[in-house]
Amino acid sequence: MAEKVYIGDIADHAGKEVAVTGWLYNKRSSGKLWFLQVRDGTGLIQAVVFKGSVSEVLFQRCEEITQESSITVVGTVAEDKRSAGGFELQVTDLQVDQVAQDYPITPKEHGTTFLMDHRHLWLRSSRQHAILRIRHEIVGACRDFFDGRGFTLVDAPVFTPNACEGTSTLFETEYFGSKAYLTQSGQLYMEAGAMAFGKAYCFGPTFRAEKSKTRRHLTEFWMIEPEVAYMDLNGDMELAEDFISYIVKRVLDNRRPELEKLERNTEALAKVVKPFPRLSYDDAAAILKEKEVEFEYGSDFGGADETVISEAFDKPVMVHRYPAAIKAFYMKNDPDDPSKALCVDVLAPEGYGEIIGGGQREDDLSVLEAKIKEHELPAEAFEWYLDLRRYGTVPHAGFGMGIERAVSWICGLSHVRETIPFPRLMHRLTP
RNA sequence: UCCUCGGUAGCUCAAUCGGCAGAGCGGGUGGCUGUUAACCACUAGGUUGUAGGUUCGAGUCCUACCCGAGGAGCCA
Repeated sequence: MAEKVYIGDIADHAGKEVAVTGWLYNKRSSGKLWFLQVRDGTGLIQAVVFKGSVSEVLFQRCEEITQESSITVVGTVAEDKRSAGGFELQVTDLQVDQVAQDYPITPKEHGTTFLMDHRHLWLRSSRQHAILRIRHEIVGACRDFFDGRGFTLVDAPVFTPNACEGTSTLFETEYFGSKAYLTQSGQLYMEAGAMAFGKAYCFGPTFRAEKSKTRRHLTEFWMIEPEVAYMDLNGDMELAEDFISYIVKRVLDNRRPELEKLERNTEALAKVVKPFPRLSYDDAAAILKEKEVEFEYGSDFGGADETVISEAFDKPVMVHRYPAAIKAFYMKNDPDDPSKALCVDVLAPEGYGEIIGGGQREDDLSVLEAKIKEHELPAEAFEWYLDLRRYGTVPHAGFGMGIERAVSWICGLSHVRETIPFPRLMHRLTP
């Protein structure tokens, strides 16, 4: 009985007879020969069937198997330059586990809508493998980074009773006779985590009911949110640049083949090392003025503005101290200029835009109470949050990074929809 | 919600001035002993998004609607 092996480990079995279980990716024939491309999730290998060296029945079987049929192939592992990957399987036996019927995704081109309708099958193709393996690497790197720095994972709830930053973008749901909302940020809960553990982070899905139809938006996306007690805005920016440098390096170190598959320019990624340029909002506005971009001082930067700012550098750019008026109620105002907030956005290079938003939080009880009133938020909903200022308040800061935007940038994709296994978009809830 | 573009075979697309709806892939049949999205020959496959209108004649022009994509606003 031949040993069952994974294609990813095939090089360790050269010269031996092994069994590979998987699916037929593609096949070609040449009269007395069949070339079967077999995939098993760990890789792709060409299995060669010579008419002369197998039974008539077995050779006939090759004729019958269709794309994505499940098969078990037994054969000898042989090094061969003519085969992509350097190795091929010289088949001695072939078992058909199921003949797949009319697989919809053919080796030729398809449109995005069609592929998204078949997302559950699209995941089988090599490009999607590369993207999702890089996502996997990034998620692992995020966890390792914070775990390695003594952070405690404190997961935030998905059901929340109140809005974090207003109610317009929340998904509402019925909750035993009252209303609940799907979380749009774990931040307020992470502030509780930071007051309990000093350094805390959460990582989970968040939901935004924004009617945004762009290459940067999902209605459900994953966010990692660290929060640190006794840390100010400068510390926050240092943490952000260390963090991004780390995850980019991890992908460069461990996922070269996947980046190559995606034809990603790795030289651009190799430049992502700290320190990152730091610009105040005023500095950034000055760049826009210099480049003669139409921009109203005091308002937020649009996507096109962010691209102009980030194109001036070849690393992620940290833009800090936005006007307080356009930022959330929990942001602390700059003591040196109270019209500005102690916040930071990290803009990814190459036009990918904002991947991180964060800042130092307001730690003074009375100021925070005044801000809640100013923003016309329901005070009673924030009573627990105000407790964090009543019982041992300290300066603290944190940020949130959208995983899909980071993956999209690092992979060099044109749309975030391929960075998550089953994307949820304004016009897509299936599969 | 607004702006722009699109909807033709299972899939990706073509169809000139309004004049016979076509190709590649996939399916089927046959061929080929080293293919790399193999190739060659043959073959089946259509209510041109929906409903109206103009016209001798509409995939093509007009009106309304439906669906989708990109972008704006908003955001990670």
